[in-house]
Parts: sequence; structure tokens; C-alpha cells
Amino acid sequence: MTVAARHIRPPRATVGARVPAEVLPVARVAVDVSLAHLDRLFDYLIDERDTEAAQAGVRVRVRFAGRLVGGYLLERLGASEHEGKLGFVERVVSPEPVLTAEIADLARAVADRYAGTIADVLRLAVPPRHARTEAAEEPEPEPRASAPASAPAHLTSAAPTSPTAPPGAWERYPAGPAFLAAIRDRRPARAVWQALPGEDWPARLAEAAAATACADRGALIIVPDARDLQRVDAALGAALGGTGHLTLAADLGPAERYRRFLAVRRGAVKVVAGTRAAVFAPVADLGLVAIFDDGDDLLAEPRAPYPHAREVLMMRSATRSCALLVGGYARTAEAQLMLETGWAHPITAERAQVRASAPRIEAAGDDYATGADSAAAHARLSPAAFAAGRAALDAQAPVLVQVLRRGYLPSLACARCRRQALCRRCRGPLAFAAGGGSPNCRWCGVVDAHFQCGACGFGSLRAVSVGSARTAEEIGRAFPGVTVITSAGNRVAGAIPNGPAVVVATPGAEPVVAGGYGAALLLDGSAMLARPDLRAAEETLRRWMAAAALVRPAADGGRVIVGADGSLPTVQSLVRWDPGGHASRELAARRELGFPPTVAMASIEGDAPAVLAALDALAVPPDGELLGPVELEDPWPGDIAEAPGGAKPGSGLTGSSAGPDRAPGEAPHGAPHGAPNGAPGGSPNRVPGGAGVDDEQAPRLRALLRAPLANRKAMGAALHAVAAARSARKEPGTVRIRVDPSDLF
DNA sequence: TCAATCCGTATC
DNA sequence: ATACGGATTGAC
Repeated sequence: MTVAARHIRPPRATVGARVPAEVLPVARVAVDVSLAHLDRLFDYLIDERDTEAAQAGVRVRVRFAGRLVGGYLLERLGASEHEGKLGFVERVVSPEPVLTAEIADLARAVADRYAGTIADVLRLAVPPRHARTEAAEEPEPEPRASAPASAPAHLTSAAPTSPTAPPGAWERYPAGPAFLAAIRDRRPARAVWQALPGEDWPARLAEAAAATACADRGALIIVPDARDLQRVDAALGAALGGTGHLTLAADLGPAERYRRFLAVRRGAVKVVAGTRAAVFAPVADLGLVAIFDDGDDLLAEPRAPYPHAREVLMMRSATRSCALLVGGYARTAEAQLMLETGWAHPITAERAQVRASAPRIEAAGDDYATGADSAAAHARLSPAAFAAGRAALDAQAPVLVQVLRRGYLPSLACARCRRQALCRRCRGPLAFAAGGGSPNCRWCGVVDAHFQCGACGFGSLRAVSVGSARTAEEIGRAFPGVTVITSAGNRVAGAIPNGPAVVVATPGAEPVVAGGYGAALLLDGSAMLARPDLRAAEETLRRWMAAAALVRPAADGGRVIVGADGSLPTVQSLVRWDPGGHASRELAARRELGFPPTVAMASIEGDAPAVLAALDALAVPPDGELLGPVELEDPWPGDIAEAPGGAKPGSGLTGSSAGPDRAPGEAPHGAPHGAPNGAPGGSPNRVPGGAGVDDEQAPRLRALLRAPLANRKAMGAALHAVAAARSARKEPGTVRIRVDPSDLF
């Protein structure tokens, strides 16, 4: 038939019909399709002329249901189980085997655990290809089966200077040296480590990595944000000699990101540090995985299937039998559970050592009525806080002031009815910026010169919270003549010089200072503790300890004043520096209430009809329990909660961006549903009219499913089945399923 | 009896 | 999305 007329572009160069490869002609392919009912491998034939390039782990293009899609070749087989006829692999994209068997297995396990698809996990795990980089980076000198010793000399881990222990301060922890010894002996020790106040934790992690390198194995270190990563990078440089490691972070460009990924994959570098997306780094011959400050919510991946970095590392540790180190000043309930089940051992210091390292910590209540007219009271400083700050400054030491929110007056309410003040255009929160005469909207930026309460019509405002900028201003008056530095939001200071100065910082943005702060004043404690969040207490203690750990020991005059009621258990735990006791009580409480991590929990949320149908179809696992559904009022319609200059989410494919200012009210909640850029109700600034009444849009529901930990697999499978049924029938609406969601309320 | 069309289901 | 198979319909 009219062959010539049919083709606009020339027929494939394959004019000669394709013939299956002589050996192992069948390829098992993970296609890049994230539909739950297609979440399995598919078999294709390999053309004889692709047989060389078509190795396990390479990227391929295949025709799937009529269209070309990407995928990874996972395995070559002699024959297929598939009854029907097989198509050919259309193209081997590149002979570079980017997906190792370990990461392929890990991706499958993570998908199963989080009721997601392997395609989604692989998108998190393997960076996009950058062809030029791939070509530029030497095309594989020798056959790749060669021993690790064949790595280029300049990239091998610096010759371990002493074949024995790297010297370090792990001796301050009774179990520390034994843990390092285990790493050196290639034993899969697992530990939960409570860093001492003032601990140079990047150095300790670097020593652990060096011990791993001594044993000629790979190490992977995960930290919450870019600032932490810089410190670990520097410490690794010092411990390994500059070329023995590399870092993986979100802010690298595509080329650099892929270049480093290839260096890791090719085994040229065996010590890797990174932010959360690096948990999937294909480090060869893994001997140690480590994570620091695992309570930080940046370690929860915001893209489907929402895996948590700590959990992924636990999985890698278990399947590869490598050592695991979960560190932090504080201790999460999850870490506590590892200890109580005996899965991991504690690395903690003796009481005396803790006392010698910690500053003096006292609670000062949270009202500043005393001397209400003084500048100190305006700065929300209790007399004790003011005195501690004054004393530190007099001793030429810097003072750290931790405040919950950034901005000037970031949250306003009607002065009469106390309802939150909202923008009349987009209903976003109103706030005062520094030096601004009128409040403006934090979402759309519009200025509202004549506020009128949408609920009661009243015309004046009161501040609900005070931000870092306003606090800095007041502190300046309280301590006249002293330099005031703010570190919050987009403007974060990494380190400051020693000397008298006041640093006002939001949690996670505290600069480090050589020698330590003379004092830390922790404001807003009650507000932090009062958050309606399962993890409010744990999170508050984590933030307090992170700040207090930067203060010099009590013997050197270090003092911490926490602005909260001293009788509260969390405050007590801080004062006594007892993260273990706090975590133990926290875990007991969660067990009592049937909350994670003592049970497996999942949330099912989305459009009401779709959620109801999904719940109908759900096979509740044995001893499982369905809670809800309840209607969800979503105060944050978009996934961008901060309009002016806020860090754009999802810019880098490596995940985690620095953004250390994560006050509770501002936490952007994650994307509202499964769609990657989903903004259900359109952009924030819609509906010009309605200034008051809650305009109900399509109701959204949320249900929780919980099951005993032993039935976690069954729960994942049941949820995956629901998602599969939905996608197979192309059911309308949105349902987002999350296992171990970070926000339960 | 056969083709055109509709619907459901699988996607190697 | 698209492709295929089986059922259904309508015209000879």
C-alpha cells in the first residue's frame, strides 16, 4: 500500500525488521507511568543490535499502550511469562546503568510501604539525565566489573591516616567507641545518638564516615537543610582530605546534580552527604547510613508517595545490613521506638557529662507584666531573660533570641471579636511588614488601609504574634548600643563572629558561633507548645534544644531562659536536659492513644464523593480501624503560603530547600493533593467580592486508617488496591493517600 | 450474514 | 491516552 505517501518523516532507520537478541532477549522494564493499577514490571523484546547497551539499570523508551514512555530496564531474561506478544524496546536511551539493583529494590519497597507506585519513587531517586554531562564524564574506562580499587586515584577516600580509630570526641559517650569499632568491623550496628549540648555533630558524623571509609565501605549522611549540609561538607573535608566525599543538594543545577549522581553511581566517591532526596543515592557497598535531627519536618518528602528520610534509611540499613545512626540533640518518638523494641541501641552521655556540657536553663513563665513599661517588657523579655542577656553581653558574649515567627507582626486579629484578620480580596492572612503603615496580605500582597473585620465589622486590629523583625527592633531598645542581627526566613546567617551582639532567629535559622552563645532567650514557648499538633511537645523540645545546644556550658556562664511555665513537662525536660525521658513519655502517651509511631496510620483525603467511594472499596486490614471521615476545612487553598519573596517550593528535583523559617502557622502543609502542582480552587486571588462569609466550595473529607504495626504491610497493600481500582476505572475526583502522614490533625 | 459502532478493559 | 475484543445494532 501507498508507502511513500504515508510518511512525512523518513521511516525508522530500522528498515530491516527488528530481530530479538540472541541471548536473553527479554527485558523487564519499570515504565514511567504512575498509575497504581499499572504498578508492575512489563516485558519487552530487545533488538539484537541493542543487546550490548541493554544492561540492567539503563534508561529505555518503550511503546506502552500506544505511546512512547520512558522506563528502566531492570533485568534481562531468556523468556517471558507473558502470554501475549511482546513489543520491542524502542530505544536504549543511554548505556549508563543509572539504576542499581539495590535502588530498584529499595524503590519497590518504599512504594509498597507508602502505598505508592515505583514510578513515583524512581522519579525521586534518579535525577533527570543530562546528556552532555554524561558524555563529558569519562566514558567508563575499564569494564565496570572491576574492583572498587580501580576508582581514579584522586577520588578515592583519602588514605586513612591511622588504620586504627579516627580520633574524636565519641569517647564522651560510653557506647560511642564501640559503635565506631562496629563500623570499622563492618558490623551492622544501629544506634540512636543523643548529641551533647554544644556537640560539634558534623565532626562526629564525619568521624563515623571516616571509620566507614577505613573499612572500605560507603557512607551516606542525611541532614535537614542546606546549612547543615555545608557544615557536614566542611567536616567531611577535614576528616577525609577534601576529595573523598561529595554532597547532593536541591540547589545544584541539573548538570551538576547529574554529574555528582554519576560519580556516586560509578563508585568514584564512597562518602556522600545530602538533604532528603539523597537518601536514594546509589552509594556503593553501603556500610553506614546516618541522619541528624530526624524530627525536622524537612525530612518528610512532600511529593508522592511522601516517604520520610529516616524510614528510607532504616529500610536501606535493614536490607543491606549496614550500620544506622539516628542522631539529634532531642529524640523523636520514632527513635524512641527503635530503642524500646531493641532494634537500635542508645548512644548517650553520662549524666555528669551532660551537666558539664549544658548551660544553666531556667523557666521564666510567659508573662512579662513585671515592669510593663520598660523596654525589656516591650521586647517580651522577662526580668530573668533581660538579666541573662545583659550579663552575657557584659561578658562580651553574643545572645541568641529565639522567636517563633518571622516578619514584623505576622498575624493580626480583629480587636473586638478576635477572629483572624483576613485579606478582603483573597482571604489570606493580613500582617504588618516592618515599617509598613497599613497591613498587607501575606498571600496576594494587597494593602488594606482601612481594615474592617469580615465577621463583626469592627475597624481595628490587634497583634496576635510578634515576629523576628519587630522583636529585633524592641531588643535594640532594650539593649541600646548593641548590634542586633536577625536570621530568619530567606535571610539566614550561617555563623556569626564571637563578641557582644544579639541574634534574633527563628527556629532552625540560629547561626552558630565559635565558643557558643553566652545566653539564649527562648520566647513564644507557650505558643509553640499550644499548637494543635500531635508532635507539638516533641517539636518544641527539639527546637529549644537546638537553640540551647549553641550556648556555652553553665561553668562558662552559659544561660538559657525559656519563656514558658516551668511546671510543664516539656519545659522540665529542657531544664533537666532529658530528651530520652521526654521521648519515652511521649511514646507512652502515643501508645495509650493509639497514635504513630506505635501504630501504622494512613490518611485518605480528597473530594467528598471520591473519598467516600474509596472508603467503601477499602478492605480494612486485620485489627485495623477506620476513623472518620470528617470534613476538612482547609485554610490554605494554595500550596504557597507565603507570597512576598517566599522560597518557591519544588524548584529543585533534589527536594529539600533550606527555608529554615518554619513557624507553625506558615508551614505550607504540603501540596493539597496528589497532582504535582495542584491548586484546587484556582489561584489564591479569586472571588473579588465576599468579604465575610465562609464560601463553601466542594467539601473535602479526610479519614484515618490505623492498624497494628504488625499489619503495616497489609495496610499498604489495601491502600494500594484502592488506588489501583480508582485509577483503573478512571474515577473522577482526587484522593490523596498518605502513609504515616506528618500532620495528623 | 456481515460490517460499522459502542463499550469495557488492558496496557508487555 | 490508545488499541483491542466482544457485544450490539442495523442493513441487506
